[in-house]
Formats: sequence, structure tokens, C-alpha cells
Amino acid sequence: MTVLLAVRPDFSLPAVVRSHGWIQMVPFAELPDGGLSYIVRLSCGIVVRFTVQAITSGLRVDTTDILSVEEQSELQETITWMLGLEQDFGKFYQLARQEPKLAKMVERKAGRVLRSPTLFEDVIRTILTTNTLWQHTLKMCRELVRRFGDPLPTNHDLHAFPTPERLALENEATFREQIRMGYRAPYVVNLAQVVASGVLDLEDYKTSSLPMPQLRKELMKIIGVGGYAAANLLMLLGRYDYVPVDSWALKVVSNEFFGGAPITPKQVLTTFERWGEWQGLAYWFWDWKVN
DNA sequence: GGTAGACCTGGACGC
DNA sequence: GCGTCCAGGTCTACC
Repeated sequence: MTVLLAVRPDFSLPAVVRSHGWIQMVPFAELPDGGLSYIVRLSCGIVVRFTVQAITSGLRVDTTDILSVEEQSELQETITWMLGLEQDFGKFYQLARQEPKLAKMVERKAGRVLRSPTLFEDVIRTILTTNTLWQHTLKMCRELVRRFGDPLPTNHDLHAFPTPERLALENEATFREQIRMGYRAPYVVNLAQVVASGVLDLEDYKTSSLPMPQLRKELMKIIGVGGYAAANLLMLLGRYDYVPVDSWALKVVSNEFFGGAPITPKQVLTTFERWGEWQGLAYWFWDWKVN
């Protein structure tokens, strides 16, 4: 079935889809026209594949199944969150237009960051990106989805991202041996268990009114989420007043602003401080020198 | 608050 | 084929 969605004038679907590496991780996939394909498990338990494509009047959403009114509504809410359709970048674009290194991103209508349907999923993905090579991250995610995600009824080779409840049934050894997660295994087990049991309501953070420093502290209470991971999650939550500093950030900021000399994470943060509530975005979409 | 070392995997490299 | 080195963040212990 087909559903149409309206978007703001500053929205670009390919810009969101290609905003970062999530699109390379199952069950995300990019369509040839820059659109999005994703397999989602709705709250009623059905697994649906949907595609999103840009059309003149906004977005066209096609699903593999006929959905009830409630399911359609849930799917629309999910897509709105995933693509950041609710976000307004007017104020940021005004500032960014005055910075040559951000001119291209304004032109591309970039700024939105592709999100998973749930924060639980984004936390797991983020943990899988830490302290390893990107190819290993992709492999861990692929195996996690293939082994524990509910299959698409029309194609059992495709799966939705596993639920906290499903992952909470597994133990550390399974994740170490089958998913090759290494020391990250207890982090994932713990997160699945606290979310599945209701001890931690991660999805509540999507609408949290906590100031950034407190929200960052809350995120860092999750075992396996340190400074970088928390900053990355803040970006995904639409909080852009902090920069996710990893080894890449140290490298590009050093090359751009410090002549390639070794720098500290604090120097990265100081460099982007002037962007205030938008510093995360300014860093993320900066037109970095490529060496 | 800052620092050092352990934790894991997988790719690159030398033998 | 085997061993070694390295990259990549987080946690814990210690100062």
C-alpha cells in the first residue's frame, strides 16, 4: 500500500539517507534514486518492509503489506522520527550560510541525521561502532539482525532489527562466539535486559527536556556508552550542542585548525564552541580538508 | 580530573 | 600458515 507524507521545503531525502554510516547497516538500504528501504517490526508484531521515495509533493511510502489505520499511523510516526521530518534547521542555515565550509551542506539541504526507529537500536549500533573497524561493525550488525531479528514473512532472508526482549534471552557467550562482539557482549546483554525488563525506558529520552549535560550523563550511565558514544547519541536525539570526538575528529580538526599537530579532545570541543546549540552539526557537516 | 593498561577483533605485514 | 603489530572507545584502578 502507498502513503504520502508532506515535508518542509528544506528537506532532502538523499541528504538524510547519506548523512552517515547507518545506511550501510542492515536492515537499512539505499534505493538507486537515493530513497530509503527499511524493514521494521511494528508494535503489533508484524514485520513490514517499506520504501521511501521523494516525489514532487513530498514523500511516497510503499509497504509490502496492507496496514490497518493504527499501523499506518505508527509507521508514519516511525518514518517521521527516522528522517527527522519534524526538525527545523532555519536558524542553523542562517548561520551556516555565512561560513564557507558549511555552504555546501546548506546547498544540499543536509543537517538531518538518519535515525533508527528506536533509541534502543541506535544505542546498540553505536556500541558496535566503538573501538573497532567499520567492516567489523557492519559484520556484527549483520549477524545480530540475521540471527535474532524477526524475518520478513515474504522473504525469510531479510529480518527486522531484534527487539530488546529477544536479545535479553541470549547470553554473553552467544554474542561473543556467534556475533564476534568480544568485550562488547556484556554491554549488549545488559542493555537488552534493562530495557526489556522496563528498568530503563530509553525511548523516553526522545522527548526529554533535560539539559544536554544531564542527558549526556544519563546516557553515559549505560554500560558501554562513554563520551564519544553519548555525544553520537545526542546528535541522533536532535541535540547538537556537543561534538562527538573520536579518533577521526582528532585527525581532521588537527589538520584543519592546528596544522596537523597532536591535539586533545578538549581542543576539538573548544574549536566548535562558537557554534553554540549547533556545534555538533557544524562539526558533522564541515567540509573537511582531505589529505 | 587526568592517565595507564586491559579489553577484543580483524586486517596488514613479515617471515 | 603463523606470529606480531596496529587501530578503534570504554572501563577500572590509581594518582
